[in-house]
Amino acid sequence: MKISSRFSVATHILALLHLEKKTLCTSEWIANSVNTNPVVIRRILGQLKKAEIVQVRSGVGGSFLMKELAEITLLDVYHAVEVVDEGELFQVHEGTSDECLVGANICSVLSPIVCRAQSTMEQVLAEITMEEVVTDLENKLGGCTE
Amino acid sequence: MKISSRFSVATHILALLHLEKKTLCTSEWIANSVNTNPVVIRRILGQLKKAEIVQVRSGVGGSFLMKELAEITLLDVYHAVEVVDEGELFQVHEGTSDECLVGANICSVLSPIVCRAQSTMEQVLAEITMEEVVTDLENKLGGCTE
DNA sequence: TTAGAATATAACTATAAATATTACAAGTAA
DNA sequence: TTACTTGTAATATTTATAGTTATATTCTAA
Repeated sequence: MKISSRFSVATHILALLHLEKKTLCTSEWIANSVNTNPVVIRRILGQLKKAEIVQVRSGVGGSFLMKELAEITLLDVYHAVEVVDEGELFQVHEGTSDECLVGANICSVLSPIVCRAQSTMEQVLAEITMEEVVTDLENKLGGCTE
Repeated sequence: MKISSRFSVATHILALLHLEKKTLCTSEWIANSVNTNPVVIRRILGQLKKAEIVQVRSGVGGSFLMKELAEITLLDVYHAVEVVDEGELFQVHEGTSDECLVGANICSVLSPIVCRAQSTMEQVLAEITMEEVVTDLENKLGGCTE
């Protein structure tokens, strides 16, 4: 089980939009950097637009950040692309026997535990902004924007 | 995207094995409480056996805990049933363009971040033992083992 | 030692999600 | 109008999960 790469692709896109302001960032151009199909990029851009993180210009093309990097947390991105539903990182089996102490109550005992595990993980993402991601990228050597 | 219910089913099984020591816990009997197929239970029991958490008696049938509840953390169970691979909760897209600062480095920037998020989540599971789960179950009203 | 019951495991099916792709309508500016 | 783009539906492929059937093996008690 893995969380969809939509999340990492979305951060990739946002970093590009910031670093390539001089370029017309069309879905095809972004797709080339990400190495996927332009439609995949357009779908993710659609979700980022819905979350009011980017603006997409139809007709002419190109996408643009609507917020400062420091105002976009990785949790915002994660929520925007809907890779994991609220309180649903863990699937807890249902339909258990209610004639049994364990079957009747296991769900209500486990649910708060796994929700806490999920929230704790998401809190890590909430504490990192796109600004840090881009700074990390810039600290790497080489690349096309040297 | 959800983490497989193998994890919650495994905790269900372990709680049953502890609370139903007087019963011969066959895969069919357990499957009835969980509300699934006996083969599904046997597959999970096989993983718990491999992790040396339970002992399964072939021929006669029945399974038994090999450790005290307090010695079994939820992280042990989670690892036993292999619901998420080490450092692979998040899928980070690969094959990106290495002619671009972002494409060339996004993976190495994001990987440590998502690994940290995963580890933090798993740490929550590491701090809860099956003893707490069973205590919570016993604190619920009703059931077949009153 | 054999019959009965259980486990171990392979094989198959069904379902769902992710990803890639094609196709086409609609928007926009030169 | 033309050329290019976005938005989105439809389809195909892959992968994981979960359920099921079937069969070989294991063990005990009669």
